[in-house]
Amino acid sequence: MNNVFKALADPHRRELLDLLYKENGQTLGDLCKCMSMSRQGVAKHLALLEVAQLVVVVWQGREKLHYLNPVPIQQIHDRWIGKFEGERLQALDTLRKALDDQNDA
Amino acid sequence: MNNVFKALADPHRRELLDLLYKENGQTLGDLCKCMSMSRQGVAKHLALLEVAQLVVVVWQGREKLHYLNPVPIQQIHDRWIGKFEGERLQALDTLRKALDDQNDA
DNA sequence: TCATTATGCAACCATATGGTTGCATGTCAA
DNA sequence: TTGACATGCAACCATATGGTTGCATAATGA
Repeated sequence: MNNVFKALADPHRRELLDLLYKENGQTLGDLCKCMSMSRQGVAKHLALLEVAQLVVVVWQGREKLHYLNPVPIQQIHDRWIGKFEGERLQALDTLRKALDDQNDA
Repeated sequence: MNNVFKALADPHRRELLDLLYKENGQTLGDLCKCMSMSRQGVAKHLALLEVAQLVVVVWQGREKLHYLNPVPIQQIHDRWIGKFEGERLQALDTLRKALDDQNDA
């Protein structure tokens, strides 16, 4: 779970996920064409995405195909975001009251 | 948006959000009691959460009350996670097929 | 076979990050 | 007023992070 949050923290890595979202199963070379960074730089980012299992790779000959794995994102939603979503309106209400109190004082 | 992702990347900061989820409107001192870290360490983490607007502060005399703001989390869900959710089943299917092809070869 | 292509591995570097300590400031209460 | 309490600010340090370069390895195709 922590690996997923950390992997999502970098904008370049989110960009890579976007690229795979647009076209799944791209090679490292494909992805490099869209990123202004050395191949090794891109490879490092992809490695972190793999560790977080946000990306799954399939070898085909000498080519490494990268596929999006939506499961970790779903888990973050279910186990983490969902929790805050449920209490969202209440939290907003508490916050408004606190700000009102501050203005009164 | 990037600030939010970055703020969520650290487990201590997610812990702070959890603490505020359990009890909203805590002071820095309150939060420090639950964290095994110096007060200044906690304050630094809270500062990042404030920048990301995940936490909103209200001054009351010499006390700084911290409140959860659920809006950024909701935005991440709507603008980012929701996108991948829609194509989730398709992405999983594509992934399975790719893995099958690999096994065949 | 051999040049080319796709990728991996390792060293290296600059900067960001997460933590500490020490001291300063502002508020409360006796 | 004064001491105690809640917090802020700044310097400092170790390590993590994001990037590079150079070289190694493996598959493809002429």
